[in-house]
Amino acid sequence: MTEKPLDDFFEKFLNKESVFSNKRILESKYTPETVPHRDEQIKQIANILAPCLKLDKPSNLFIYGKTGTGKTLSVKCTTNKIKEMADLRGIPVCIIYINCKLKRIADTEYRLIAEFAKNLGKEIPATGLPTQEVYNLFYKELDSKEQLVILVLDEIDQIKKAGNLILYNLTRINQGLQKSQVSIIGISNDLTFADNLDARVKSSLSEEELIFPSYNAIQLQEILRDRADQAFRKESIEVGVIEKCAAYAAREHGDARRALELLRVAGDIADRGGGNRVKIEHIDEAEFKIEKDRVLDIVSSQPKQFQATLFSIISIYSQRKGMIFTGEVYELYKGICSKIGIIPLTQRRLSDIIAELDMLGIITAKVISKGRYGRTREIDLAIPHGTIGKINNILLKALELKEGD
DNA sequence: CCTCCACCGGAAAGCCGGGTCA
DNA sequence: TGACCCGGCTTTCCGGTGGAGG
Repeated sequence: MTEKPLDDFFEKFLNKESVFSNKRILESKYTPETVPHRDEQIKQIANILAPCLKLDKPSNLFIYGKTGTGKTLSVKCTTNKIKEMADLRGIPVCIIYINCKLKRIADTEYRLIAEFAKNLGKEIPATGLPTQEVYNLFYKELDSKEQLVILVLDEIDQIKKAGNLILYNLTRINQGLQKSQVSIIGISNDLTFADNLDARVKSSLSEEELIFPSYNAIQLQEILRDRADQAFRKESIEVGVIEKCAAYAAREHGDARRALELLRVAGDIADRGGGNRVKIEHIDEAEFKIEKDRVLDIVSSQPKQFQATLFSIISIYSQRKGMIFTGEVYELYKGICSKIGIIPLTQRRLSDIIAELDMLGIITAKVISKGRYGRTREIDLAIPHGTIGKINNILLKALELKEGD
């Protein structure tokens, strides 16, 4: 055992220059000073919210736009500024930002309201109380002093059922308050979100509406270049890399977050490969890696029943090509359950699991009719081919199965 | 044109594990 | 301690249905 090779390795590692000069700039939690191509939207948000500096209640605002179009960033930018101004002048404005997507934090009625109260400085037990009681505590805390509260509900479409009820309660909140006033800003990725909303909720929630259009490839390029200039060392990006990154992201719907992630991962790959420049091929690799990591992550964190279901699907898939239907998946799944000693779920439930796997983007499941031969889901794997083997291994291990079914 | 398959998918209810409160 | 609450997962029940084949 000689230590030389390791010494060399670390030596090299230390001497080698990274393509990054400041990688943090590309990370998703980084909040830039300005939001390019969103001046118009920011101005409008500012316009709508401005009255709060005079302690007048601003209109409720609803913002639509697909992922990575700068909604959250723009709102945060504006509200931060307002908060700053208000604090400077001693105006009692309170801004509460909550992301409704956070699992186990703010994705149900109880938890959301509890989270609001917590932000106002009132701790509420994570469970146990009647929901009405949580509301009462929240209202009381809210009305304990004169103030103007702006509730920002990000990814509002993620609230599990009863979303209607929550929003209904929130929109009429002002009626029960003596001292304080509340405005709501809702942010949604889903452009159809308001369609299935109670008419009363809809009209009061969207007193003002704002739509964030997707970025096009040119705009994405500018955004990327702007950040890349700060994040990478000079001359460490080959010509065409930015363009390709932007093109990839624009191909979907102009998701800037995705584009930045792509660039960052490509930089990592370049670093690891020992080169000192980010090349165009690195973008392809990065795309593959991101997708692979995502799928691997999901698959290994899924409950056993999901894994068994997916395993059944992959087994059928690898035995023969062609369409896979719910019925046959269920048959195989039952066999697997008895083999690994878990109690099989009903077909009704399995049907839901298949639908959920579809939502996760691991499979595609489309309801079709085979005429005389009934209605069912047509299932197909949606994972990159190169990773199927690896996923199968993960599943085998997770289910404690031996090779060969 | 009608039938009838093999499921889909909504509704309701049960169970369980997390918790509070008096 | 027992009554009660929430939320996630699951079962039970059951009406609904697109379209190939008769």
